This record gives sequence, C-alpha cells and structure tokens, in this order.
Amino acid sequence: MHRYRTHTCGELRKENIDEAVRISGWVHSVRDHGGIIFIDLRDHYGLTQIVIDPSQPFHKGVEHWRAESTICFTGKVVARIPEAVNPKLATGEIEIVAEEMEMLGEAKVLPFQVAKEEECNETLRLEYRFLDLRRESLHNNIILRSKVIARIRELMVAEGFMEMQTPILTSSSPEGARDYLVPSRVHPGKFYALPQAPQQFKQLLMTSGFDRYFQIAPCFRDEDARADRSPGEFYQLDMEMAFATQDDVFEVNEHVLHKIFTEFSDKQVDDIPFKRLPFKEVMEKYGTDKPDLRNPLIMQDATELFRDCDFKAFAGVVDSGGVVKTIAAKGCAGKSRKFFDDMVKFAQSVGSKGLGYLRWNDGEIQSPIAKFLSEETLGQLKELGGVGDGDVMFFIADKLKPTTEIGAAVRDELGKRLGLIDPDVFKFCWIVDFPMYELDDDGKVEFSHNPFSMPQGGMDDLLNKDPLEILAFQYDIVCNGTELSSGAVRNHNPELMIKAFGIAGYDESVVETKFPALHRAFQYGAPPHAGIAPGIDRIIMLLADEPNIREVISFPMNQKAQDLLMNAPGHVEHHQLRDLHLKVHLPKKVEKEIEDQSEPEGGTTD
RNA sequence: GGGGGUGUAGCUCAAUUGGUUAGAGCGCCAGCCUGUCACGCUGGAGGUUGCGAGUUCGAGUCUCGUCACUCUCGCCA
Repeated sequence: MHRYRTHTCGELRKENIDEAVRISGWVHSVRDHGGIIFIDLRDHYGLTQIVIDPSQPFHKGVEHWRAESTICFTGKVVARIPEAVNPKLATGEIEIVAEEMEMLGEAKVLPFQVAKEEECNETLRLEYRFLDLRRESLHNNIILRSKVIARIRELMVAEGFMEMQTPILTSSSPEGARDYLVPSRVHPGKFYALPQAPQQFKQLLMTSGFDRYFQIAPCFRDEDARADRSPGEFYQLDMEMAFATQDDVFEVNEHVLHKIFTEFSDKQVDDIPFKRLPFKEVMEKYGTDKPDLRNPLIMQDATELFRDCDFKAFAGVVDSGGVVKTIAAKGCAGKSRKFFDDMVKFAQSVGSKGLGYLRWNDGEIQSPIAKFLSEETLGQLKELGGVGDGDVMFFIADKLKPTTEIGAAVRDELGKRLGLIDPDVFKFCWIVDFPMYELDDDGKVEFSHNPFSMPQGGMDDLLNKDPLEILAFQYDIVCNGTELSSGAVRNHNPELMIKAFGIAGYDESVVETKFPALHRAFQYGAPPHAGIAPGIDRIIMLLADEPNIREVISFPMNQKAQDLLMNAPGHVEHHQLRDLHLKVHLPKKVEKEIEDQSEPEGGTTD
C-alpha cells in the first residue's frame, strides 16, 4: 500500500466498496457525536467522509484535531445507509471506516476559516496566502488558470506557432512604463532591466526567420496597481507572425479566444469574426476606446441643435467651441424623481457641471430644460434619439474631451442602473484605425501608441498628411469593456521608421541609440510582421467572473507592490550592496522611520 | 502625489441623537451527545473600538492629525 494514499479524496465511489484504502488530506470539518465521529477529509480533488468508531484507539484524541491539519487514514470503504447518502458530494455514496490514522501535519488555530467562503481582510489573506489558496473559490480560479494556459498552448501550437523564451534580464527600454532595474555586479554602475514586454525580442525573432512565435510571457512594469492591473508583474499571451496582415492576426486570435471563452465559460460568446470598430467611431459613440458592448446605449452629437437656443448654459458652451452629447435611454421615463436626481449627482461626481434630460412621460415632457427649447428643436431631438413616449434623453455639454469622458461614465452608470448589461454574455470587438500621432500636453506631436506601428498609408502618408490624420495599423481587442490587448502591424522598413520617428521629433540617432537591435536588424531583410499580446490575467478574470485581478493570481502583491508573505521588497545585507557597487540614498522621511524602528532594539541593553 | 471608502473580539459584522457594564454569528476553550455532513446542546474565555490629540459632565459615535488597507485619477510606449 502506498505510504500516503491509494486514492485521492475525490475518487472513491460505490464501485470501491469493501476495498482497503488509504487517503490523506486536510481536515475540512470534524463532527463529534460523542461516540461516532465524522471527519470530512479534503484534498485538491474533493472531500471524503471518514467515520471513526469509539472502539478505535485513536478515537480519544480526535476531538482536539483542528481544522486544516493534514492526516492520513487507512480503512475500509463502506456504503452509506440510504438516508445518509450526501448528494452534494461526488463521494457521497460511500465513507471510509478508519482503522489506522497518522497525523502528518498539525495546524495551529487558523487566522481565518478555510472551509467557509467568507469575506476576509485582504492583508490577512495575503499574509496567509497558502491558507487562502486552499479555499474553494480561489483554488478553483488557480485551477482554471492552469487549464486555460494549457489549452492556449495547444491551440497556439495547432495554429502553427512555436513557443520560445526571451530574456528576463535585458536592457532598459527608453519609453513606456517605469522599468524594474537589476544592478550588474560585473559592470559597476550598469543595470539590466526586466522586460516590460518581449516586444523587441519577438520582432527580432521574426527577422531571424521564425514564422509564428508565441510565449506565455511574464512582463514587468513598475506602475501603480488597479483592480484589473497587478503591480509589478503580469502575464501575456505574446505572439508575433511574419508576412502577416492585420487580418491574419485577427483570425488567429478569434480562433483561440473564441474557443477559450466558449470552452471555459457558460456565457454566450460572440460569433467570429468579432466586430471591428474604428477608433474614431467608438470615441464618438462610447466615449472610450474600450467600450462595453453589452451596454446598448450610445452617445450622439446634438451640438447643432443647441446652437443659439434659449438654454443659455448649453448655447454658451456651443458658442465657445464646446459640444453637446446626448444619450437616449428607452423606456425609463417612468423612473422616480430620485433616479434622475441621482443621475445628475453622479454626473457631477465625475466632473460634469450638470446633466440635462428630457422625459417624455404620459404624453407630456418633464424636464428642467424643455421650457427653453422650441417645438421644432424638441422634434429634431426626438428624431435624433429615435425616442417617443416613455423614453428619456440625457444631455452633457462641455468641451469635447470632458464631454466624452463624462458621457462614457454616464453611459456606464445608466447601463448599470437600468439593468441593461447582460451578465451572461461575452461581447468582443476589435478597435482599429488608431491614430499614429496625437498632441501631448505641450501641443507637441507624439506617438499615440506604439512607435513601432506601421502607418497605414506608408511613406506617402508620412510625407503628405497632417500627422494627426495619419492612421496606424494599430488595434485593440476588447471584451465586455476590458482591454485584453493592444497589437499592431509593425513598421519593418528602416526608412519609414526613421521618418515616423522624425515626425515625432526624434532624429535617426535616437532610433539608433534607443533601439539599436531593431535599427540594425531591419537593415538585413526584415519580413513584414504583426502581433498582439492578450493579457492572461484579464482573460482569467473574465472567465472566473472576478472583479479583482488578485483573485486569479496565486501570490499577488498588495496595492503598494509588496509581497506580504515573502516580505518583498526587503532590505539586503551590506555586503550584497557592496558587491553590486550600490549605496542607498534614502529620502529623509524613510531614514527617520528606520531610525525610529531600530532604536528600541539597538539603543538599549539590559 | 491627488480624491473617495473602510478600520470595533482571531474572522465577518452590529451598537438609535454623543449616554448604563461595547453585542451577535463563526472560530477558540471546557462539558454533554453513536449517523452527522455549516451536526446539535450547555457553559466559558476573549476588546487600548488602528494610533495620537481635541471638544464635552460623558466619545466606538463629533473635530483635527496620523497610520494601514482598498477603489480611483495621475501613470500603464
């Protein structure tokens, strides 16, 4: 018989009755009836009920066994009497009558309960992550993650991709997020950087003649956390294809994502091909480049209808170059006064001066602004929104940018409050035709996304078009309002690349020094190539229906990028710093904190 | 760095307008119980209300400061 188990805790069935077995696992619960004692023993695979008869010599100590201790039981599988069958358990038709038991690992009193799915303080969960990971929902999320990644690998290989590794210790990339730096021992004063993405390496692999590359790639960025953004590190399904167009990338991703989302969720997934929406259009309709298409509401422009109207607040905005946007919401005119007041408050909370609305309710217009509008204007608005009795139109007026942002927030909020968002579907779309350039805060032309993207009109556009009009072969894939990834057809032509950088104010030497590898590689016959890198953590979040990314990561950091279990980041020994030629120069505040902390220990002696 | 939220027993939460000795469930400890499966029953221990000031006859509650966590803006080519 195996030292620890002949079966797992999820395995035994009626067919095993009368077998002598041994199983090991964690004490999930103890039910002590004075005489007979029941124990639910749990492992990765399931729960099995152990029965301990008073005649057993180890019966006495059982009442002191704590939940979450690990124990090995040897005994016989028996059928439960019909009334005692537990249909909620896969193993519910049998139980094991224990004949021998061995305590493998005793548990102290728990900081929180494992057998119960109860909300629990985040700090405590992270400090005791190994316990947290035993809890059913988190455990299942991590299992889901493993299965999804395994399936992604299968599907990518089936699509003709090769998984390849790229360096973790590499050079700092000059643009983008803050890097994590690793000091070099051999080269005093020099640093490696952890890759923000394997971007340049995968492009180099394409110039090296590999045709389809992918990698479940760790990426490191020293930026602040969000609910859907883990600080420090995350994983991407990084991929790149040679001699490929934008459509080729879309096709592969549609195959893979559609299969993954269909196979690992019961929600209804959009048919492929997914919708393709130009950036300009989504900004106008949804106010964001990651629209949640489950929400049917759209924004429409009503600027001209308010020009010179008697509603001075809006007319004034239009006069000074602003815009008026409207969102038509069908069938909600009967909502309470409080609903509309709350929506106004909400709009104000996201930076709006107010929120206008027209309610066509029971044949009359209820609205704070209707009295300022002519019959004709009201008619035109009705037509614009396609509304009638029982419907409402909301209005936001401001400069274009704030109007767009407020409109997006109001659209989201209305979608939620009116229950318009179907929780049981996955709505995908590609956002295409991103602009190549935009103006930065100082009014200077800057790359709006990836500087390596191919301009759609090639050299012709770069030479002849207003930079702000140039579109790039740059795209995003969005699901239910979550941006899964950006991607692009890359600019593989050195001349085009230099020209593209030139428009943003960088001369060739900048390209050469900042991106020496690509600059060199593209001069020796680079293939046209394109790629994308969907975020693994976000895919799992969507599949697991988790609002927070920590729920799909085994050992996440907290919001301040600390690992509370491993105590990272931590202080290091002086000799380590010396080896690395480093001296730390701390902010005064931190220096004082360290002094204050060390004083009680170092300052007094008994 | 800015804004919002939270902080009360080991855990999850309650505590009327500022008013008696700060409560409950789970967990923990002790006892009872031979068919439960969130077992049940009885009893018990457990609190610097994050921390520090202030207002007040009186503060878990109000004010200020501070710390921690979290959400968010900035940031994330």
